[in-house]
Amino acid sequence: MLEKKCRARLRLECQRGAGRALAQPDWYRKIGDLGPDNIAPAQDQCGIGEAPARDCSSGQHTGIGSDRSTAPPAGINRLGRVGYATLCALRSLSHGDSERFAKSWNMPVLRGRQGPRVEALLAWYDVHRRVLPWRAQAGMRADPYHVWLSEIMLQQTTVQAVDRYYRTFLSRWPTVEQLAAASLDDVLAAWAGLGYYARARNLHRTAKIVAGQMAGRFPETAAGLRALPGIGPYTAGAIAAIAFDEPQAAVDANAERVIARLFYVKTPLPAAKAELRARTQALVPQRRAGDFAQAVMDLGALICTPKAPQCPRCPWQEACIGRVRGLVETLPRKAPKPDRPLKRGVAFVVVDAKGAVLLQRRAEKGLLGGMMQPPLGPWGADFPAEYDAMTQAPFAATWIKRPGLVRHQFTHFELEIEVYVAKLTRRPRIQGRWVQAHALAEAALPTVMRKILVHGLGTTTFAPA
DNA sequence: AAAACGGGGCC
DNA sequence: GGCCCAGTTTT
Repeated sequence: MLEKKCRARLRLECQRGAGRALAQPDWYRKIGDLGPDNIAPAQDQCGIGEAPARDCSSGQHTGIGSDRSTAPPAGINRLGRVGYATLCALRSLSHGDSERFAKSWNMPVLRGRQGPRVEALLAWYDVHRRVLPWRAQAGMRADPYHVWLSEIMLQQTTVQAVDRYYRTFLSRWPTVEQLAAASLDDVLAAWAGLGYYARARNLHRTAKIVAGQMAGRFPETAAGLRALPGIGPYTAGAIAAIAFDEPQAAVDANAERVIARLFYVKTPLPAAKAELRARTQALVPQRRAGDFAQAVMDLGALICTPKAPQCPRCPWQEACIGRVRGLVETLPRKAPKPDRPLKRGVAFVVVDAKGAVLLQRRAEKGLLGGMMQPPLGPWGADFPAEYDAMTQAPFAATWIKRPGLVRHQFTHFELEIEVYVAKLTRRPRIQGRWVQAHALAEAALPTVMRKILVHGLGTTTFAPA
């Protein structure tokens, strides 16, 4: 019934299609006046690993393509290659119809297989892979130390942001033994500005473990890697696959997006993580597992982007159910994030007669753990709009308030800091380190603390690390 | 299961 | 201003 109507519409579109340039979702919806949910569930056509599309009709055919024109409708060209698999995925056509449809316009007729072809992705990767400083040459395995260092830095961090830090670290500590021999403070200072400072502390801990207890060799399995500080399920899989070619999935945000679209996974993140991981793992080839992991990431970074993905260039376009339904850009769905409260506090920039600045070390655990800061009152959401900042001062002095505020956004709250400055002729007895202005660039100062110092000193002579 | 944990780029 | 990013650890 619906199906008959559907075919009729398709034929109609085929006949008049040459003059139209329909966008992908419109075209498909038009075929049968079908909303996305009137098309069969993705699991039916694209189960993990196999499951060819069901023959959706055994009735007589309507002769699609018998009245073909020489070129497919413009709207179809815009989809890239539309083949048998895609048409069957709609399930509004019988095998016979869709195959004739494909042949009539010299489209590829793909028999039997509905799922994504790993070989197609790897072939795409061989041509389009990104050149990144931590990657080995094509066909080579990367150094496990390089892979590990880059993967820790890349946690929740963009490739662009990591690039400079990775080069600095590798240049300064070329081996895991040398990193292990470094002081934690030096590592934190080199990490300053990259964020998530627990990563730097775990990096140092793991370097010491690998250098001290494992003869400088990283575990070669995901299970072994998982036991090291700072290595979770993603990073364990990524290192095992990329450095050792163990058939492990590396499910990062790129993979989650690609797989959610490919299999039309509607469950919002993070609830969908288990399913996405299982679907990804089911695709991992026995050979070239590392290339597969990186290929999925490159696909997510270059083609299957969060916004405006370039589906016609995608090696998996035929199999992608999200694309068939015209809902690629709506995936993956994500649970709403709670809004961030505003917190306030006061900072005190102290300068001695020689221009040195007083810095104190934050607690090892918690926010910005182990990093340096000027004396800083507690910050909280409950600070009244008017309060006496002087009650927060570390010692009595002539505190001059700087005009304006320092604002900073953290993941889970927003911060407004008032800044007071005191220039002293004599250093008070107080815990902390006096750092010359020219040495601030090398200090373990997170970005928000650099903002405070710039605001307080009225100078930017020290650049963020 | 949910919260904590940074920062910068891009639209 | 909102969204996103080669996630992990703690509660």
